[in-house]
Amino acid sequence: MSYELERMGARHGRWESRGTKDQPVDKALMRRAARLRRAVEYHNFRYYVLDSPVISDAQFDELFRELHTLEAAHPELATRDSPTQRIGAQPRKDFGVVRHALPMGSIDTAFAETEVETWDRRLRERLGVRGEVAYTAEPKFDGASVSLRYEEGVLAVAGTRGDGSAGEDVTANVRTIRSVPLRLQGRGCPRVLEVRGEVLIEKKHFARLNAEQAKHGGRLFANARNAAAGSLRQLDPRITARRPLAFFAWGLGEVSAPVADRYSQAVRRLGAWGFRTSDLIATVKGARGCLAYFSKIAAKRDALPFELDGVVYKVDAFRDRERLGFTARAPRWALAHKFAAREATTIIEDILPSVGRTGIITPVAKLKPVAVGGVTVTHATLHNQAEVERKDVRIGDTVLVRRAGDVIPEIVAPIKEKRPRGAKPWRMPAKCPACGGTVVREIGKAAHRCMAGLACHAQLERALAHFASRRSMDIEGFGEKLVRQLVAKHLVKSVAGVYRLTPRHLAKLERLGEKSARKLIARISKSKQTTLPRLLNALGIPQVGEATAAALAQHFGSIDALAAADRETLMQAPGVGSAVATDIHTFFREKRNLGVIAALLRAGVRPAVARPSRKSPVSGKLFVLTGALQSMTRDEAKDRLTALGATVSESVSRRTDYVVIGAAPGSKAAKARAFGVPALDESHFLKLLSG
DNA sequence: TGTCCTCGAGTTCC
DNA sequence: CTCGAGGACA
Repeated sequence: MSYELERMGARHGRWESRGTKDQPVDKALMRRAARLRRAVEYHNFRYYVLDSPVISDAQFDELFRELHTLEAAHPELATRDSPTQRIGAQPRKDFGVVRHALPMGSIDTAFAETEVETWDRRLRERLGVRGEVAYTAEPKFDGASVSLRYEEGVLAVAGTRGDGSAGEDVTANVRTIRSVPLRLQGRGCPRVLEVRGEVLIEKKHFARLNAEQAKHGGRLFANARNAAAGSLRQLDPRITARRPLAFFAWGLGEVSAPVADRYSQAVRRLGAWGFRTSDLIATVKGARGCLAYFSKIAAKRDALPFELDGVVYKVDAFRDRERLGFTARAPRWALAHKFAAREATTIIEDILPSVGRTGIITPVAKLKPVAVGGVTVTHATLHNQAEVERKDVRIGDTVLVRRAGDVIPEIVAPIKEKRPRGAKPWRMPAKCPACGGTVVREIGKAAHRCMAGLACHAQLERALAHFASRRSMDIEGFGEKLVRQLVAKHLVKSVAGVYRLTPRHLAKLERLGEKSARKLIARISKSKQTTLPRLLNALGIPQVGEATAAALAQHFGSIDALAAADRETLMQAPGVGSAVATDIHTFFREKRNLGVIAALLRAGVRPAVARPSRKSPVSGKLFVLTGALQSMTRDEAKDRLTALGATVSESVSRRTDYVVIGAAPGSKAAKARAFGVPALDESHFLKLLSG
């Protein structure tokens, strides 16, 4: 059954004002209205709090409509806590202020296990207990905290956390959240009851919300938390009503009478009164229990429907909480144990144009170092000028940073409120930042490009590094540092120059002794025994990468045949269309390029055509690799597969035959599942390799 | 002509 | 991993 919040929200769109005139009311009608109210409320609760409806959507619709019709005909029957009244208020100009009777403070944060142990030890000392303290452990939802005040069992006021002592009055918006009871169920609730909890958006609803925002040209939310907080701060509650918000209770504020002796009991009572509480709340013993809980939740984190930023430990017994009291900042009886942040804010110190091997200039943001997902991030790509404009990021901006797929740093969005005055939009420089050459943006293209070619030292450096790289000529030790020196000292002017290097040349370089120089020369020499696909990839023909190089090698068999081919012939090769054919053709008409190739061959570069070694069950199959393998690197796996006549691709599609899943797989594993592509673990993969 | 799929190119950090 | 763009195909 689907979780159709929007559809239900739309049903509530009409609002009837309530009659004020006192008039005799038909007792039977009154009873009927009360019964309907209870029924609608109950089914709302089954649906939004328990997530286990007992009637169909259509049946619910019928109940709701009957109540609505009845109240419309007899306005005096409609009560303030009626489920028809969730969306009542008109848009307003601003929010009122809510003072919190008990402050909504923050809690102390720990990242390391030792911090949790220290907290537990101090706490035991203060309480003077020998054994282990009973804690509750619960997920720390990443949403917006609110406090709901119930008077005589009816929702009276809802406020955001604000500065802790006072927040904004968001009552009208909170009333639209279906998992917030407008009237408490059962009996025995105190006259005044403040419930604290988190307003959230489920991950999948967030994705859909953003997709819809994009479709209607609305602005996108950076993450589920921002979407929840933003939805809560809508001036028009009708908009909030359409947002898929949920509420989870996790604590109490002011209460006119004690609710329980222990927090774990209080949580159960909150559930009985109609609140949604996390089903992951557990009681644990001591620091040991806390840490075990932490690992369990951390392992489940991605599979959970809501975003978490950690877990919270709380002393279970309220009496002990009182004895522990508060520090200046936070209660001593609670601790937030956070996961390494996946998102963080930092400042763009500069936007640097970086020149690639083809001359494409990419803006890269230099960031004030910040910890994200367990590493310190200092740079993030902005891809191109258009992307900089779309995201509207400027030097000096405070930005939200995340690690895409938990790996590559990505700038999500600027926080415009924090933009320094006078920050101007960034523009691509008109001259190449490396060589001063002309920068051109071709019509209809996204990229800017330095036109100087290999005369541009940045391009020459990158071209050499690419030539020597593992999947090209594979010259170990021929790295960035070395390349930069070789270019700066004019020792190498083209990729062919690599094979003209002598020990005497290398002696001119810094930090390279005689012994390592000899080693390097030997490695360079060894790289001459290569394969045609590698050589073609190494040359850096525009639009020819690893896959196309392999296809061309297969199809033409030799570099001479390829160089002699006209456009028509080139287009016969798989994956080569008119654009790629033109680029290849142009490359081989260029005198300089032919000179480089001739020089390479003269120097003794011998490209062999790799041929599938033997019949294998994997030949002709399309593989995708993800995660780390134990017995070999991914590159080795790729080589072995290709040698057996299989194709290895980077992205999963319906055509993929097998996905090999190693340790810590990325998003490809999930995609493979979605497409129903068979997954192989390492042992099965090895079996397949060995036939 | 539009859509889906692939590839190329650039980028980050350990 | 992301974006852009070319290729294949309907």
